[in-house]
Amino acid sequence: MFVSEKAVMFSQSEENYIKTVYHLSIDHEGGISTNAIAKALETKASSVTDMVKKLSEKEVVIYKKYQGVTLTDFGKKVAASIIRKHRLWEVFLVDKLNFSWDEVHEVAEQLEHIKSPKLISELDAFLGFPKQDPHGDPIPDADGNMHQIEKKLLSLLTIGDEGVCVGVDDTSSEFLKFLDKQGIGLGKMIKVIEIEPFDGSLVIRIQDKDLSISNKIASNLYIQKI
Amino acid sequence: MFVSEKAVMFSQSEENYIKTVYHLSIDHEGGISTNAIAKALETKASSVTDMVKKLSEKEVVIYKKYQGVTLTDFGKKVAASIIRKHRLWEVFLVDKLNFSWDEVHEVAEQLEHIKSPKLISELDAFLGFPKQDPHGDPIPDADGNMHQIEKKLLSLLTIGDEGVCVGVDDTSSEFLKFLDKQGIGLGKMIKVIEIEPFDGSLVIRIQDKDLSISNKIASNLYIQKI
DNA sequence: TATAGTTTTTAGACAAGTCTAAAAAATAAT
DNA sequence: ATTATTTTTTAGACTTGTCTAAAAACTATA
Repeated sequence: MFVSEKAVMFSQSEENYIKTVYHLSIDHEGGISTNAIAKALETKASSVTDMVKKLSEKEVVIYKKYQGVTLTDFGKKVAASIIRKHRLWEVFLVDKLNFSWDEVHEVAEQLEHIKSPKLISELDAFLGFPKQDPHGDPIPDADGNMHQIEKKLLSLLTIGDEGVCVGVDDTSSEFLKFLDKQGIGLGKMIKVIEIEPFDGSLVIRIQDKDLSISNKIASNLYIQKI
Repeated sequence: MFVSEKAVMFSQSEENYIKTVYHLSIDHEGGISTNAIAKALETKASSVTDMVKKLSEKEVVIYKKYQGVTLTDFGKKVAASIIRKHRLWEVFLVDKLNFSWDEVHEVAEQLEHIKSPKLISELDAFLGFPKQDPHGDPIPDADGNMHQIEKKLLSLLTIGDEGVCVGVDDTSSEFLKFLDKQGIGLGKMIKVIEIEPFDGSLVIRIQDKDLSISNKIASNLYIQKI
């Protein structure tokens, strides 16, 4: 039987574009604008146009002038495999090498581009087939499938709601360090005690202590309600 | 006090050149020719000339036209740090991810370029501060020092000599697979039983069995005499 | 020591990826 | 519906690293 699994190789730069389009496509209907990609990658829109044309020829994205880009099914698979690598490496860094969750991103950005199927499948096994990365994000399996768990932004809950913290939206070092300082982290039980209508800030109970957090903080924390 | 530790960054390509010059400098007096570097890197001499000029400006090598290149002390430190990374990753792949010693090189070639001091120091600790890589080559410490153990090529021993196999010179997959097939590997006791004057082949005793190997094989195996 | 052969360098070109500046298209405002 | 504004694309240039072909420099030979 002739299997036409494309054995195309992508440069680091191409992989970064593919990954970015994938991330921008979540919670976004329709094509992603070149400007949005440029902003995310801290590059210029003209560079994006060039790259997007190339990726379009490689059948990774669908691109019509002035209409933004969307990933093809093939492109989604490629993106998932990059994200899988990124998140597995993050688990490795935290679980095995004593990195804290705010230190892993930069290194994982490099490690995700290493080409070796055996490396990734063995790493997966070595780590015990983890299902989430250190920020609570799901790790795609070898086929690119990932099961997003049921979760809600803390800022969308109402008084009395309770649940366990299962993820963060912002993964910047500043935000994660702030969470560490406040004792907020994955697996912690959180209950909404009070919501201030004026600024949307809220008082939450975590480990028997009440804590006031801004709406911005709350809208970067994911809770799995119980 | 003003410390002038150069915080220069090198591209993957530059790192590959530096590493190659280092390897070619072992057992070689004087400058390394651009041709030799070109051969080792499977590139063209003209490309080497260009790169060598650049590395010379960065004070990594000393280069005078038509006279080959030598690493500066700084260049040697850079080379040692790349080799340290390469060999630590090889240990990781074999000890933790079930790679065999003939599979590690290609992946380590990629991993050695990852930039993160913390990653390497933590990896070193995680692996238990190994002193040799899976082929018996020494792993430089964080300062670039490495202690080569006392060893001799098997082909240079005489009848009756005995010792433990501590390294291989050729690390190609073909050679290493051959060794696996013959039951030859690091840590194995080897005794020279017979030497055939005609072709330099020799009969060795390993694990109570006698084995005939060619001179070429013997000149790629390092023995630590007892 | 002049010449033949080899090695090394130079000169110019190319591909990938990026940028700036200007043109073209789409969107918004009057 | 026409102008104004913003977004996107094009055109041309630059950088890094590579190549080919030709020139220059070394080395060996007669």
